[in-house]
Amino acid sequence: MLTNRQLQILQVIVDDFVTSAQPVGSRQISKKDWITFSPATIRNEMADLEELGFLEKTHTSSGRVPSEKGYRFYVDHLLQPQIIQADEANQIQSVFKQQMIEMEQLIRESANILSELTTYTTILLGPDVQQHKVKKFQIVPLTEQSAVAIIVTDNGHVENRLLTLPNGFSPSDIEKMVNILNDRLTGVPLQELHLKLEVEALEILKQHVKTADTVIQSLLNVSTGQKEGKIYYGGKTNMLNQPEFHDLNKIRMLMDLMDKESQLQSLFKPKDKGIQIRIGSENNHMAMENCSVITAPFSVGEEQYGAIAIIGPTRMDYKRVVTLLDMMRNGLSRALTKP
Amino acid sequence: MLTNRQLQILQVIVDDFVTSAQPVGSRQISKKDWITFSPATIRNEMADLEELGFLEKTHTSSGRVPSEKGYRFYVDHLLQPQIIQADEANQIQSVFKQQMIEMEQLIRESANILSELTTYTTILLGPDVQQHKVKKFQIVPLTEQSAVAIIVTDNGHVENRLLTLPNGFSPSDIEKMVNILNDRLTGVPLQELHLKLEVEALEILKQHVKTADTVIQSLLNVSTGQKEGKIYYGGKTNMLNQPEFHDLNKIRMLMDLMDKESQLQSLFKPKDKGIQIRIGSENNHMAMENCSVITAPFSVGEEQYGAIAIIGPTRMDYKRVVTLLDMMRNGLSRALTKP
DNA sequence: ATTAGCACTCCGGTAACTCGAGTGCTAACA
DNA sequence: TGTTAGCACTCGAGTTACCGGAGTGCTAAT
Repeated sequence: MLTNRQLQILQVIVDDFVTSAQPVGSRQISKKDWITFSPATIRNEMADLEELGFLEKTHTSSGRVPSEKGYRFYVDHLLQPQIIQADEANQIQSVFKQQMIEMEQLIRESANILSELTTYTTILLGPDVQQHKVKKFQIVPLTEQSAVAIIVTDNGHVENRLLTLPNGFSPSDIEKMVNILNDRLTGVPLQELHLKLEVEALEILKQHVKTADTVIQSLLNVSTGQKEGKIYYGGKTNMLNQPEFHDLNKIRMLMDLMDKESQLQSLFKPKDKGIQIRIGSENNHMAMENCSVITAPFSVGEEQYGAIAIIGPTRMDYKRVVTLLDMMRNGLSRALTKP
Repeated sequence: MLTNRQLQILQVIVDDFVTSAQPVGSRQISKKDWITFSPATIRNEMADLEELGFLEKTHTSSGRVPSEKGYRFYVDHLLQPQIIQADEANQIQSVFKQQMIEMEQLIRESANILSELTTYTTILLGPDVQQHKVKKFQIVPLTEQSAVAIIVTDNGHVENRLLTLPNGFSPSDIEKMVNILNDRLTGVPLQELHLKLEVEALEILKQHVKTADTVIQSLLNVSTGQKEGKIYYGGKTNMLNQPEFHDLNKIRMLMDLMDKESQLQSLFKPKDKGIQIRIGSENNHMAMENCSVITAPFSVGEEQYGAIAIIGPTRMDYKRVVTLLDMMRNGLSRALTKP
């Protein structure tokens, strides 16, 4: 177990390194006026902390830097929420005060403000569309051979896909088809749509509309389109300001990662209802070396809806980010639940 | 006017610099076996070319580098289309061969292949939605107070927006409203929708549905949503490989630029039907220093539809990019016109 | 148990030097 | 007169040597 003095020292080191990005030495620590013991003592303690794996040296005669284990201990035991400036809190609240109907807009602005306040990059995972249920199904013919299929979900999300119609597919055929589909599919979650279409609807449709199966084939793609929630970014270039990202390869890896939406989902989707912090290698991803991710889910009513994630260097201002993130997440949950 | 020899030299310099990224000296030029004159002669000619503004030196005793004017002259007079490897041509064709209905998918793949083949970054401007005409208008109620408004355009594009309904707005009200709107708005291009809604439809609606104006107010946003065509990227990180982008500030400016969709539109939208090359400062944008953009519009039927743009360093392999771009644009035009 | 003192290490910056590639000029040449 | 060989000169990039500062670890004194 760590002594009280060791805790103090670890805390100072993390707090200091977070703001300065420079290895912190014993002298510097002893300067803090609530530190009563001498540099030499501190050096001894630091040697112990290093042996325990909480600290690291960049080279033999440098100051100390927190290790991943050090950060982990810090966030688990030493993290005390920061008081957020009133004007910053207001900035967050202002997003929710403006009477906006459009969820997309709201989410975009949230992401931007958050990345502005934190100086890190925000990733906002939109709702998982797959869990929405079909509210209404529709086909709008465009020409003789083409039409648009539209699915409206109970949450107001709209999916659409182009269809090619077989020759001689009449408007009345469409009408029949739409009726059957609405009858059969209303209330079905999108993730089961594919199955339902293929297994149930197809049979019935064939009985009523002869060439229905070609249309259904095209239609099947509708359900396979957007696999998971949409992703919004804020402050993509913010990380370029962090000294740990002054390396081209690093930048490339991160940018590539951010373009691969599928990867992001698994990486940033939170596992439970609380705020989660993943430090460096805990992310299980090459590109996330020296990076930490803090995720916070938000919800609409009872359902989990989406998540905000902040990605920055492991040397991140955890206390600040956690508090900001929590404010934002509460705001979002409330704003989205109300209407 | 430039002598034949000067033309030869300019051409060699551009071609060489494009591949090596190194200033090219007289000795190096004289090594080409179709160059018959000596380094000394070449030095003289280069001095002249520099005086004329086609070449530059990076420092007093370095080889020469093409100036913007040099590139401009090169693309205007010295550019001869390159023969593209059969397998590369096939790669492009393969995108169009697969029987894909989905335009979005097609565009995405095009962008990716193009950036892979060129090693530069591809930007694909989707169709300008504002010119589409309303085909069908619909409102799907979700709850007592909310509904989704959907507009399908003649090209199969779907716009949608959430609405809040005033208290006591009945299904029959919705039906009336939809009928009126379909009656009035079908065939109206999206860009005029706002106006038509406000001026014409509002009056008539108020006569039939008492609380229509609140709904219309929300509805007005539908038309102001997506201002212009969607943007697709390919090979965003490709430019990090180019030595001229080994500078953090440069990278940041470019990334910021790419995130500002509105800026992109004006920057990359081609002015006429042909392929256009804009070199460095011709782009009128800070971030585009040392960058060239080649744009090629593609069309569906007679209408101009969208555009492909390739962005790379001024030291770009123009002849290759132009040929590839032309192939891709023809392919796209054809693929999109057919169905 | 704590701390002052001291020798030692390592990084970062700077100055001096070298090497190679390239130029511009002059004079010789066809 | 246009072309070329020769040569002195310039500049950048890379290498080495050096210095100062910040920091450590250890020992001995408190």
